Amino acid sequence: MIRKPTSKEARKPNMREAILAAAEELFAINGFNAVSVRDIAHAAGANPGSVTYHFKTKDGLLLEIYRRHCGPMNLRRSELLAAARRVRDLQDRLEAIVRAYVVPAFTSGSDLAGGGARFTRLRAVMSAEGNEVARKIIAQTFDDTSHAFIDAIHDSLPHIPRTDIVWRSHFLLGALYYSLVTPDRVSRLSRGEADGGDAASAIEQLVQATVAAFQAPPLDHAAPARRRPVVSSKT
Amino acid sequence: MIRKPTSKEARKPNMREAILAAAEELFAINGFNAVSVRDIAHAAGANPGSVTYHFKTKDGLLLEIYRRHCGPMNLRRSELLAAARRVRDLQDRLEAIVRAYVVPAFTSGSDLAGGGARFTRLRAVMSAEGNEVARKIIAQTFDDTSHAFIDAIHDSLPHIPRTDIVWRSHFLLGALYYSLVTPDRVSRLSRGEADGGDAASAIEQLVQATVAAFQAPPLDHAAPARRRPVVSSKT
DNA sequence: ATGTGATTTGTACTATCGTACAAAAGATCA
DNA sequence: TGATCTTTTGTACGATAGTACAAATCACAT
Repeated sequence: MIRKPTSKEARKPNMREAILAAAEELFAINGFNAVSVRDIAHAAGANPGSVTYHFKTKDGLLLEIYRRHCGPMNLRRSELLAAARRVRDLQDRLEAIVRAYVVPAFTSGSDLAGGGARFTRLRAVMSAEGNEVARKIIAQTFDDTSHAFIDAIHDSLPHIPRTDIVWRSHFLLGALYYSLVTPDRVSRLSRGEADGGDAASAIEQLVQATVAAFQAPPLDHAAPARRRPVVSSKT
Repeated sequence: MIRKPTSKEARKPNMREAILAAAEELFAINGFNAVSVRDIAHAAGANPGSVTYHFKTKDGLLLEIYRRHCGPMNLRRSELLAAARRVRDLQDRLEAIVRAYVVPAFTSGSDLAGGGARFTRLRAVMSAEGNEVARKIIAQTFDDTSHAFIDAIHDSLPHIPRTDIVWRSHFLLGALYYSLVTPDRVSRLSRGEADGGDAASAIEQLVQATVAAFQAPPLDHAAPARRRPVVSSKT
């Protein structure tokens, strides 16, 4: 049976959502271990016991955050990837593919407020902390998508070995993560000329740089053809 | 007065060093907050109280790890950068500069065993966790070096705006960090064809990709000259 | 050998952690 | 209204955290 959604969803403060939002925010900034259940409850204006009631454990809370975002974000990526694959021009297609990977990570990957940037930052931090809950759910949720992107890129760059493409897409994710983790560093190093927190700039810069990286000549593992500049490594 | 170093340094178990090494290892893998002083002491075969004796606090221990590595690593980077700057050919010089930035992060940045990769991974994790102690010492230790590298790259790529170079070197560091944090992901996504843990591969791949990224055409902030492929963002 | 300073050990203290659980409060419908 | 289910609150418990500190031990010059 379907009750009128307005009177139910709108009126209630919906503590569950508030807790999720607060946890997401705090985890994304400080990491999983540095944030206590009490911190989260306080930030959400809830009682510590309420967190246990809704999510049973702290791990369960993190798990629910992932469940909330992974689906929509993956879906959006798939849609954008499918559209990108239909681009005729090979150069344009590559850029469209990269964009399809990057954009959902910055903009809202779901209908939740604040957008996907926070969740992507959360993923970056969890990955750095080696969080087990995150590791498991990520591997089983994003690896398919990652393979799809790698395949698509490989299709538009047939002369580049798959191995190289894997490395370069790995670098892309690392750059993406780091841009969300310490945007202030960009502002600082550019002496205020660039705003590291500006998502639009980050996306454009990242796409431009990454497309060029993908197009770099392949590494010939057998015989290094090009003379390599030698730098003294004496101490 | 100088006592014979063999009888003094070699014979003693040197708990202080063991604690430092254990802490570095554990922090780099699990993050700062997830590792307890007792964990460190146990891994080093020491008593928890001994950690307090040598480093006063847990923060002090982390600080000492940074102090131990930052100097040598910065020095080595400066040397390599100076050598790279003397490379005549502009293309080769750019590659040498990037290499001067990347290599010390992977190989031993100091004379300590295990090499700088562990310390670089530690930095990556601390950065993700937003660790205050690390943030402070990093900003005051590495920003000068970072600026020097940015300037050097700018010199060899005069037609690229400094802002773009800052972004791209930021991406470089992010890719570098991520390669050290989750090397297994490379192995997994390449279906075993690449070994993400192999430092030599990582360095070559990273250098090659990054050089290409730096050489990408600049982003014209005023008027986007090139037609940009549009991808439907309908849901 | 012995005294002295450096180091290691063992233990204890307080704070805070995740979580459990009973009671209170609120919502829903006959 | 009263019964029933859901949600929130308050409190408590055991575990573990960082750190302090006195006692024990070690290294070594005299």
